[in-house]
Amino acid sequence: MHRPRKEMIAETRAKLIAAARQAFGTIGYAQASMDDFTASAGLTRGALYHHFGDKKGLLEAVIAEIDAEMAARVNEVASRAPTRWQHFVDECTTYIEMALEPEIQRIMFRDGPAVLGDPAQWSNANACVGSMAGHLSALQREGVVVDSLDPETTARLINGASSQASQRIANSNDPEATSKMVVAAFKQLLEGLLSKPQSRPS
Amino acid sequence: MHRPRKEMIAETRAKLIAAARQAFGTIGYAQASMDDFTASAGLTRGALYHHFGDKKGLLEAVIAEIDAEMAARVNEVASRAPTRWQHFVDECTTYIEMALEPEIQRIMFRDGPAVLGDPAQWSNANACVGSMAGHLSALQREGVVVDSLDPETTARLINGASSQASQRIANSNDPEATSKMVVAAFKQLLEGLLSKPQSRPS
DNA sequence: GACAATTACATACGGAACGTATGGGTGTTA
DNA sequence: TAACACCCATACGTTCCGTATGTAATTGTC
Repeated sequence: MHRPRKEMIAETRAKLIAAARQAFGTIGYAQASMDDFTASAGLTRGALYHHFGDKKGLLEAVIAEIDAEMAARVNEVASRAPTRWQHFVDECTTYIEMALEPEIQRIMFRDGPAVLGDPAQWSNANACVGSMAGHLSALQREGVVVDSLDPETTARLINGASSQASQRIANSNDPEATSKMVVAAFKQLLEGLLSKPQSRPS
Repeated sequence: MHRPRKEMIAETRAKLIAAARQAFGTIGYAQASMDDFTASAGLTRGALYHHFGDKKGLLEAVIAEIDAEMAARVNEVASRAPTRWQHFVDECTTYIEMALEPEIQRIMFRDGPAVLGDPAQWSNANACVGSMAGHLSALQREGVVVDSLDPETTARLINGASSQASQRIANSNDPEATSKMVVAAFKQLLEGLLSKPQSRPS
């Protein structure tokens, strides 16, 4: 009883991505031996080169998967906010919380940029920033945010601050306390975007 | 006529650092062959391992050198500002301008964090952030900046936004125009730190 | 339903890069 | 001047990557 071939192929691809994600997220991209983590998936480098071209190609696939997960989680959490500005703020803080996970930090914020270059140029992984930029331009149309700013540029800057925020929390020896400090400073920066001093949801 | 030995040693160290800096800044840390760039300095890997332990140790030395240069340049430029807040803003924008250089981008913002981990943990390279944090706390004492924020945390967040700002400018196909957009968005974020709407120097 | 052609992967090979162990040569010190 | 310490080069083994090749299984065609 043979399963259809498409499924077998998709399964090996998924196994390779999962094994690579595990290795990249723990020991890091450079330290991850292709022989080792392909073997842990019951395969060899032959399969890897066939499906992904090279090690970088596999990293791109891993990043695309993580990016999609992050975007889904962000939207899921933030969609419950009452106002659009609150939605936007929740989006940012959720992003920070996700970036606390070592796997995401390592792959998305360290090894990814080092190996693949500027994340803004990644063709397959811009979901989070795109969503943030969309909300920013909507907020501009509503007059909440100063309208002289370019949305995507602003989203990128916030993104950079977020990643630093996460790193600071993650490397702290008192994560609870520093988390409050970091989020406070972060929200303070965000308020610079507001066009007028107005009532702010807590 | 033999020079004293200390000078010879310092010279080989400097030559290794310079060669490594050139290689790391152009082709990147991972692609830089130790055999190649030591040979370009008229040396071999023996000298490298003797003085720096390993490739990472040499990268640390390169980073320390660049960090010192950056701190000197930032202070040099920003010290001419009339007000302390303006001084702080100039410090940030100068930082962004410096980060436009490919060598600094690559070594300080990409390969450095990927190889050595969170820059906040670097023992030898915190001059810029330290200076910014110092100015922030002074501004807090003067009532210009909201005093509920932790200075170093805030400086780190700004630092993250700065590096994204630089990357965006550097990778743009119209650097002049995007530079204006990026700096505008950046300054807008900074104004979130001000305790009250007050007269802002242009 | 046989046979050709393509696909999916494993295996084998060569080369590059790293780390260590070792050795030679030069300056310093007694 | 003789022993010593240090600076650096050389030699070697190992690990890892990329390509080239091989093989079994599947698909397409008549």
